[in-house]
Amino acid sequence: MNKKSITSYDVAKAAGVSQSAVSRAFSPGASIAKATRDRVLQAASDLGYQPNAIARSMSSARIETQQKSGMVGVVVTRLQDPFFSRTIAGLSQNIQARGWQMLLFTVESESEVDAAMNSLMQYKIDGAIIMSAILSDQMAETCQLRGIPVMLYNRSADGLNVNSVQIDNVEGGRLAAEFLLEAGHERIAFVGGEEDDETSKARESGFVDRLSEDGIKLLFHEEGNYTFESGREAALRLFSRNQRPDAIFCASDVMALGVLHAARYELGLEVQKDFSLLGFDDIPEASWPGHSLTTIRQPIRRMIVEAVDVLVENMQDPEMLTRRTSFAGKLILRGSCRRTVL
Amino acid sequence: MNKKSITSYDVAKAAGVSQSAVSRAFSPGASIAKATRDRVLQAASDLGYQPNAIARSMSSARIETQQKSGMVGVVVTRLQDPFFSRTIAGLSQNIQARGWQMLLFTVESESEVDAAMNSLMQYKIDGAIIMSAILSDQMAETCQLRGIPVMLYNRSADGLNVNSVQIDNVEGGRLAAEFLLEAGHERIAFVGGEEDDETSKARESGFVDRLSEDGIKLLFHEEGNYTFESGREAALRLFSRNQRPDAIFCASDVMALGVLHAARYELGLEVQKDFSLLGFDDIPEASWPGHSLTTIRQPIRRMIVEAVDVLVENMQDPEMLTRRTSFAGKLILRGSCRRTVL
DNA sequence: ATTCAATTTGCATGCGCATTCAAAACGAAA
DNA sequence: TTTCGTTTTGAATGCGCATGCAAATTGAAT
Repeated sequence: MNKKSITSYDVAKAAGVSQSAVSRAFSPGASIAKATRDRVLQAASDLGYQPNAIARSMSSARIETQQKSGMVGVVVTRLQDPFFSRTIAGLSQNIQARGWQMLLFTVESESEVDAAMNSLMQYKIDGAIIMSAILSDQMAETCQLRGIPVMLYNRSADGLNVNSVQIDNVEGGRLAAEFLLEAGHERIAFVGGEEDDETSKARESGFVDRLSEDGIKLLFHEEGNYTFESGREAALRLFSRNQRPDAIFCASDVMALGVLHAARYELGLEVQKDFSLLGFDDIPEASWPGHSLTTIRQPIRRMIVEAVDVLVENMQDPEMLTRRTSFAGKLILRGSCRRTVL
Repeated sequence: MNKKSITSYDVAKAAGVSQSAVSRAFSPGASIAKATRDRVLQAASDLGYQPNAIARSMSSARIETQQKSGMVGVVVTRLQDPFFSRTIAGLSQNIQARGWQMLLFTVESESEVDAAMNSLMQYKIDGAIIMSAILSDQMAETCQLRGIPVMLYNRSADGLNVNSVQIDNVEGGRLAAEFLLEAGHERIAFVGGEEDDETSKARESGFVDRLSEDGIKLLFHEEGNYTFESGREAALRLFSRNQRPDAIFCASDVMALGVLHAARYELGLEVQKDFSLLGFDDIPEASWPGHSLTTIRQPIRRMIVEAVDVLVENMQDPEMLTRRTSFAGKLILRGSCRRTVL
């Protein structure tokens, strides 16, 4: 079985040049005569030669080369979540467009992030993007020592020296509260993520703060896990109590849709009339006609571009200062909320 | 700036052994005394050493080693689609569990698959999974020559020598037709993918064949592109004609939900009563209370496991015979269809 | 204590490429 | 034609690791 791969030596022989020449032909900006390069490229194409990226990053390991492994590690949780799958799709496209490949690692929980980074680092990734999670101080230090730029997406780490791109969750929460207050709501519930979820906590804190400024206290707090089912169950619990909320703010659209479906189709409630519903993210499903979910939109496209831009810049300039970008959420008005005081 | 990475030589020195010993300590099954291994591992952990996967696959390039690059290339389109993001999430977990990493490449259209494979092959991937697309004969040949096992997911290639895992789309279409016929439908429409989409064509052919066996001719054929929006638009077109369908079969759940939302919330129709709606895939959204979409379920978990199992087997045994697995779809009865003849 | 097989170890080498350095080829000016 | 600066070229080297091979060590059996 002939599975020997074609090396630069094979091409060199075919083109009647040295191996160095072949290497140069494939290195933009290298010192090589046009005629030689053409001859090499022709031979390469005849033989079906492709430079071996592994060997390439191997030899460039010693010097400060532009491209090293050519891979960016991405650590992600909850890939099934529309918000994340959209983000991954966007990141992937942007990373590829910039000439890198994406080495993807999915983890079940935040505690696995460090292990994931260790795995990825064995591949000498040039940089890493971590979604909705943080790394340990120790891991951050390791990355810095190894010169691997890190980008936190949907999270930030105050103490640590790592880049981050995220939405201002506290302000987003405030925005939500503001809107519900203006519409005159008073019996307000919040459906968040698990107890230790930073994102959820931030959204809730902004939300609750703003409410309390108007003297309103949160009526109920329900805990979910960012799935539709958990939103659905939260709704069932919420509406089974004596006192019913007249507005519900959910830490994510998926959970809000869970609430919506439960309320409308299982409890026979009328969204907007019986209670206002507010989500967070603005996933595509939120705008489906039957959902028409009012929500706080994350400027996901811009966030993705920013994340990749900054990471690429940092990969090219290791000395770059840590960059933390915070985007503002925007209220997207749809049918799930009443707009004026009754 | 000290960004020199720790090599096996550093560990060797620290542990007072040779570099070979360090290498052996990290190679399961290598000939090394337990005492030595422990000493090496201790030193390694002290120094924060991790073997360099790149160099590793570099040196093992020459021999028939078990693990080569340790990476599996995955080419995917339409990552935003719930069906695909779920699949990617599952694949990722399974691949990692088997000790491989996933190098992800997203493409916009099927024509980019060959280029994607070329990119991935530069990284000397040990195997590849291609979702919902096929590769050219030439590329298949190249892979075979290079000894890179390929797994087609959601597609198969009769002429080519590549593994595949997919659902029996023709049979799925028949199943759909069967069900609608039993319920006594006669004015039946089909909403598919783009004209040259193989998956859609297969589902439609099975569907139309079964209909014609009962002397029913397809009333309308609408073309979509597997997005919610395209389903929605198809519905608007379908119901704007004089003759209205009494049943609609969509080539994917996402499109079916587009039809559902348009019909119910924009046209004021009552699903099930005014027409039956049938999807394909059984994505989570199909079972949401407000959707209750009857659909043909793909056994996605089993398909994923099978795909990874076969690929891994093939990576370990390059001589393995080409394996093509076809799963049967299952009708999942929900509220969007009437069940008996009126 | 001696022998011999089994186990463990280190040395040396190569994986495929990029790059350094010195030699060669070229080109323009004299 | 000669000279000198410029460009192009090839030989040699190392990136970090795994492994073949031979030397060294161990341990069991005599």
